Amino acid sequence: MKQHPENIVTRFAPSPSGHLHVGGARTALFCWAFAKGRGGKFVLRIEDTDQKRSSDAASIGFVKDLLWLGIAWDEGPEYEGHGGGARGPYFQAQRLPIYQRYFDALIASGKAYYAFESTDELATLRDQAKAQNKPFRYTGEFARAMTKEQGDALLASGKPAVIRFHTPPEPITIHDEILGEATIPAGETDDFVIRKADGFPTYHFAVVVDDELMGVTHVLRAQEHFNNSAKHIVLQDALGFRRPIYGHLPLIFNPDGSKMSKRDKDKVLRKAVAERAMTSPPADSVDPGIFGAWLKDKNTQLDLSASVALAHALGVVLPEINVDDFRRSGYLPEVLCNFLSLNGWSPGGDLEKFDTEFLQSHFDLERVVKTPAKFDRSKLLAFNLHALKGMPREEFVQKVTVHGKVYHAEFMARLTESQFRSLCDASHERSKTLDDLFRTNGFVTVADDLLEWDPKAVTKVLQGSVPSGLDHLRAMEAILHDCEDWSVGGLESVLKSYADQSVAGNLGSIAQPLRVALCGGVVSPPIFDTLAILGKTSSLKRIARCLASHS
RNA sequence: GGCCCCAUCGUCUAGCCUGGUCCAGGACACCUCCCUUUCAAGGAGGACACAUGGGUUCGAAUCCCAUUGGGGUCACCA
Repeated sequence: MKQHPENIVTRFAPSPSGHLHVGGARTALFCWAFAKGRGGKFVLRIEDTDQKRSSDAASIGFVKDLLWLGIAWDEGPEYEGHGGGARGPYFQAQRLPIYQRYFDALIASGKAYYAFESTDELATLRDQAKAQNKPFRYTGEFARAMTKEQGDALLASGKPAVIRFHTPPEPITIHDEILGEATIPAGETDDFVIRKADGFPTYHFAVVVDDELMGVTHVLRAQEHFNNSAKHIVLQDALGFRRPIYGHLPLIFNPDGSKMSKRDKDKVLRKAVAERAMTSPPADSVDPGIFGAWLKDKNTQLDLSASVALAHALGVVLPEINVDDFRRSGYLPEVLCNFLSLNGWSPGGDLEKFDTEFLQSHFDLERVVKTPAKFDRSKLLAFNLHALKGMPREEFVQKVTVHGKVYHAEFMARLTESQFRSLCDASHERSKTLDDLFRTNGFVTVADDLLEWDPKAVTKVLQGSVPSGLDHLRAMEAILHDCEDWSVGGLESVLKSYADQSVAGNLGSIAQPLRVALCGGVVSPPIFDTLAILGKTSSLKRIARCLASHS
C-alpha cells in the first residue's frame, strides 16, 4: 500500500432521493473503512443540487441506515451526535454562494461561458444525432457563433442561460487505483453544463469544488462514474485544484444481471397478481382504489407499506434492495457489512468471515476486483444463519425481541413473555434471520377456534394408514389430558412412552399428527416445544377441534 | 452506434503483477448418502470454471494480440 503523507479524507456523497441502496451502502462502507483504517476522516455530504428531488426527509432515512450499519461520519450533517465539521455546510444546496465564486472566476478567465439553448432545442439536436447513430457532443459552436454583445444582451434580457465549461481539446488520462489508467480521446468530453439555468451547480461542478474544499484525498465511488472523472479532472485543472486519487468500484447487480432497482419489488408483486388473475386486492391488504390504479398503470409503484401488506397477503417475498429492506428482513448489520465487502473485494486467501474492524485494517484498493458482482442473497442468508447460530442465546432473544417490537408488534402482543421466550429458544438454531420466527410461527397467534388445517397435510398425516393419524391423536388426547407436567421434559416422557408402545418408538408417526392438529400444517418447532409454547389448554382445545372436524 | 473498462466453477471469489509448487483453492447454491419428531441445522461424499483463437516461452489461468462476450457512459440526474 502506498503511503500518503497527507491526512486521508474520503467522502460518501449520495443524492438524497429514497433510501440507502445496498450498492451505495457498499461504497460508503469502503470509503469509511479506507479512511478509518488509515487514521483519516470520512465525510458525508448530501448532493441535493437537483431541486426536483426532495431533500430533508429522504436524507434522514439515509443517515439512519448508515448508522445502523455502523458507519459513522466524522464530518457531515449533524445527526445523533455525528457530523458537524468546519468545512460545512454539508448540503450542497446550502453552498450556492461558494460555487458562485468559482463560476465567476471561470467566466472571467474565459474557461466557461453562458449558453442559451433550451432543453427542447438540445433534445432535438440529440435526437438528430441519435437518428444518424452518432453521439451528440456539445462543442460550443452555438454559443461561439454569437458575439459577446449578443450574449450579454440575451443575459440582460433575462433569457434563461446555463454556464458551460470550455473543455480543452486534448485527451484526458484518468489514473485509477483500481482500474489502472485510461485515456479518453480529445473531443469525447464536450462542453458540459456546470451551472443550471436555476442557478444550481451541476453534480460535476459541485463535486469538484466540494472535494477540494473539504480536503478529499481519495474518491471511491461506483464504476458508473468512471467516465465522469474526465470532466472532473479538466475542471480541477482549470480551477487550480489538486487531483484526488480515484478508485472506481465495480457495480452490484441482481443475480439475473439486471440492475438492482426499487422497481424489482413491484415486479414481484405484479407477477404474483397476474398469476392469480386478480382484479381486486386480497382482503385486509391494500385499499381497492389504490390497488386498481396501480394495476392499471404499470408505471406506478406501490409505496412501501402497501407493498409489504400485499406481499404478505399474497405470500410472496419481496426482494431486498435498500439497506432498510434487509433490516426489515431480519439481517444483522454486521453480516450485511461483511457480505457487502465480499462483493468487490476480498482479503485474499480463503478468509471470508470478518467484522468491520478487520475490514478497516485490511481494506485496500489493490484488492478491489474490477468485475461487476451479482448479489447472491442465498449466500447472505447462509452468513446470517451462521452468525445467528454462533450467538449466545440471550443475545439472540434480545435481538429478536427488538426486531419483533419494531416489525411485528401484533405478534408480540399476543404472546406472553414466557411463551415468546420459549418460542425463541425453540427457534434459535433454525433461524436464518431475526424475522423467521415471526413468519413461520403464525399458528401461535391464531385463536384456537380459528385454526385451519391444511387439506394436504390432513390427507397425508391424519388419514390413510392403520392406525391412522387420527387414531393416534385420539389416544394422545387422553394421555395429554392427564399429563400433569406440561414442560418439554414432562411431555417428552409421556409421549415417548406412548410412541414406544404404539409405534415401536418411531416418534415421527405420532409427532406429525400432533403437529398438524396443533399448527394446521406439517412444519413447526420441535413437537414438545410446540406443545409447551401453546400450553395445555390451547393444545387440548386444538386437538379436540381437529378430531371433531376430521372424524 | 461512439468512447471507456472488464473476462477463473451457477454465484461471490483466491491464484495473475513477481510464468512452473494449479490436471486451479475456498465459500454459497446444487446432487448423493448419513443423522433426524416436521422444517431447518449438522456430518460424509460428489459434480462444477481458467470465454475462443493466435502468439511469446522449455513451460501460461498467469505475458502479448485478435475475436467473442459482458458492463459502464454519452442529461440543465446524481
